[in-house]
Amino acid sequence: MTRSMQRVAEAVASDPAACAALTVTGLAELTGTSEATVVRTARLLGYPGYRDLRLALAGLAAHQQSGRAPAVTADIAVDDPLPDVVAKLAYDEQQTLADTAAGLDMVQLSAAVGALAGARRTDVYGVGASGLVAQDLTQKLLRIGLIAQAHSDPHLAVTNAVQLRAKDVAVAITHSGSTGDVIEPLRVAFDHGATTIAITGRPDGPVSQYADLVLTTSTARESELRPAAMSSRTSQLLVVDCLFIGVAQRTYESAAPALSASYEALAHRHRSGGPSR
Amino acid sequence: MTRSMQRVAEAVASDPAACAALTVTGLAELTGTSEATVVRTARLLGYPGYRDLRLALAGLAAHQQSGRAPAVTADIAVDDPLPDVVAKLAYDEQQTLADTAAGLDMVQLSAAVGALAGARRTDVYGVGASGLVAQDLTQKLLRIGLIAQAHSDPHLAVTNAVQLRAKDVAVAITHSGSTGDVIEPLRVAFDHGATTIAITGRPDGPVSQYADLVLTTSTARESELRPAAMSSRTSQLLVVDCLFIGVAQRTYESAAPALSASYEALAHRHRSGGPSR
DNA sequence: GATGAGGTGAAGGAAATTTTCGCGCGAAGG
DNA sequence: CCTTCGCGCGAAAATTTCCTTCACCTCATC
Repeated sequence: MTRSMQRVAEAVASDPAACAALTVTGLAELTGTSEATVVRTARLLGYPGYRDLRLALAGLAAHQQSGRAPAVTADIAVDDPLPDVVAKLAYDEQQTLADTAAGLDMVQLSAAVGALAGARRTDVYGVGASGLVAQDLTQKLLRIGLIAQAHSDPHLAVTNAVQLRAKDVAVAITHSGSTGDVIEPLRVAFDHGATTIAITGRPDGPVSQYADLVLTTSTARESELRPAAMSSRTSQLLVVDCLFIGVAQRTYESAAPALSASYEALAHRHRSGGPSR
Repeated sequence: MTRSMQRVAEAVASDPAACAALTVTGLAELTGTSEATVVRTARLLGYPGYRDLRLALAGLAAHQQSGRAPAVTADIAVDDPLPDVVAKLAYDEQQTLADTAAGLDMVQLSAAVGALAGARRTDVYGVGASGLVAQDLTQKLLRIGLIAQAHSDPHLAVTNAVQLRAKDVAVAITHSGSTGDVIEPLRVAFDHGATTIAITGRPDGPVSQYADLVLTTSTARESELRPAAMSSRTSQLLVVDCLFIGVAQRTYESAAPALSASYEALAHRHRSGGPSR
């Protein structure tokens, strides 16, 4: 890519919306080049001509705008009106989901699914906010007929971890990657030959030391009003959901009946007075 | 708007993407009209000319497409490869978040925030998957120095609900809106004069009967492999987050120190060996 | 310093868009 | 029933925008 072309490409990249409003001549003037160069650049970018680049730009601009609009300012302030808070939160969590999905290592995930699907039993460790995620994973696994248990009590967790052996799986969930109460039972499980999985936002943290498989969650920025627990939870839950679906797929034969069985069992707990289901 | 113009407008409305790819002449031919009519229609729609309408159309198309693209097929199938599962899940949850944010009644939310911020104590009821959300809300409220408790045991919940009175708040979380185990304690709380809040996907369900305030979560479609619990949880958590931030804002004076205090207290639970924080 | 291989822009040609203008259809009035 | 008028409509001209060609200029290489 030549110098003039770079200038054009730069202008296009830096402000697609503005460029979409410009004609070839306009963009050429803006970048101090000629119309020919603009067209050449468009070609280089993979479009048949400037017209199409312009259309694509309009689309891109619409995208960005839609993405930005709710995040007027990225951070939530103390004096934000409630509608803004809702919009920002929703946007942030969406972003977190996208980041997490993009950053997930499919190989590790696949291996983790395989381990869980074939496990004799599974222990899940998590304390604090991650404890809820641990429970969520456990609930899900139980629903498809697997044997799983969540531990938030570090002592009991270690006591149980001692029982694990090969073919068993231990999962540690910690955002910081350095929560001692979670690392300890994972270490014990690791030492006893179980397959160990870490779900953490810091794949380079101490927890990974004892993890055969590491699933990375997104480490979105936090702010005073928005502690890390919030976005890490969203991210962790997505990973858990992925694990669950993956395992359910692999064990479909047994998972499907188990799912409907648990569903049936709950039906009578819902008052008949309400709208069906 | 004249007949020919209607035809053009219709074509544009029914398939923006296709029209964006068309030239004036093309669109005129497609709609069986003339170029002049197309331009006139564009003017009528508020654009200076067809060129600008087309750009707008491209933007619109990009929007729509972005909504669709990742959802290659909306449902997760048993034989979906893992990367697809991840993408679909992330997309679905993002969609759920957007729906929830869009559907939240700000008046109700604002009132709920006010009630929570001024509550003497808060009880939260939830069983099953919603139980985790209830715990999440409780954890958050506790972190900013409020008195809150989650109940998943229906008997204990009712026993506790009896203690509630005016100025107290009871929150029921149920996706179906008809979970007896959650409705019952809410009813008791309601009868004792507490402010009752329901977080449910069925605002017309029985639970709303005893709720002063109803916060509606999104009721995304579920599928065999993706039980309702999954998307309802995402939605519920967003509502909880909104409540939390709202309350934290209103009680900022006391919430801020409480937040940092709880943070400090946890610091030593993280091994120093890892990367900081 | 000569030579050649691109990068670059000016100008002309093609295609798009916009405007103009007149035709024809239907409604209202004689 | 006929005339007249208004107006929607489209063909074609006018204009703008976009694309192509070609000649010039720059810079690296020998």
